[in-house]
Amino acid sequence: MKRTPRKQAKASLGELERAVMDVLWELPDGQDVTVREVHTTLSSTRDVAYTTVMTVMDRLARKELVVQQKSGRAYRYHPATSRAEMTADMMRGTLSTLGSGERGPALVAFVEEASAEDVEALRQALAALGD
Amino acid sequence: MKRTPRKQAKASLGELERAVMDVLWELPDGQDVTVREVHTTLSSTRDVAYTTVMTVMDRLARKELVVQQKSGRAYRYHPATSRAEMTADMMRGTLSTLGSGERGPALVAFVEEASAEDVEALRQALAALGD
DNA sequence: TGTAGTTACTACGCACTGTAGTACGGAGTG
DNA sequence: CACTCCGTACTACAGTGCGTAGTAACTACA
Repeated sequence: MKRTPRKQAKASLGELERAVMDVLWELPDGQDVTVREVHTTLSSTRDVAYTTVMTVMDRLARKELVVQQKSGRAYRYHPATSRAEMTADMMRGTLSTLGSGERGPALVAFVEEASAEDVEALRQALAALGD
Repeated sequence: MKRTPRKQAKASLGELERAVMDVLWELPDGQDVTVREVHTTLSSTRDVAYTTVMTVMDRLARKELVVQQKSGRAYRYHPATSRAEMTADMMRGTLSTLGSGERGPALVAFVEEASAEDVEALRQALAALGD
């Protein structure tokens, strides 16, 4: 199924792709799963074919958002990066491509409209940097 | 050209769409331009047909990323929001859809990998909030 | 050796984007 | 007034990404 490995961290994921990533991100650290397991999990909330899940996971692997490793006859998958990191990456991507040349103002706008919790999280993160 | 107004602030823009927005964002505040003017500007760097620019600008108007107002026979366009605000909006969108439930960690990851300039901009923006 | 579980390959429809042609209507010019 | 120019409205098509899934092929075990 692996054929045209194509590098590139595209911006946004599709609905199903995100759902699959959500399953993978629920895994305890270091754990990995098979397509079968992801399919079973997804089946509780949506009606999707096993092969559909396989296709999506293969695409995620080609995009290098998940890591695919052979284990016996089957492949096992785990996320390439944590949810937090991928989110941060995409935010940085947006800041670079769209906000280019106006990063400062963009960040100011971001902070100004942020929720109180988010502002607090940012303050703490910045404080932690100052160590 | 205006036909099926369709609400929704889709995440990422295409290459040409971004190029058009860039032209619009270069405008002095309160200014607006015609398709002709945008086309002329874009023509210095890329080879694109007048009608192509018109189509793209019409799509941007339908997406409500730009405002289209009749002025005599022609339409004049200006951005719906500033580059900084749109960038911030998209960053928030990413944080919500992808980072959901892990906003704090995502923000921490964002800050940890941010450039010194970005960190400084964030610090100042947060300080300004504290007024 | 047959059967069940997996992967590999292929395909289709839809939406979005880049690209642009054609047709139509208004405005000014000779 | 007829013509031409400009701008808009409408239409179209190819490429790509995603959701969706079927079929073929392989393999390990009963």
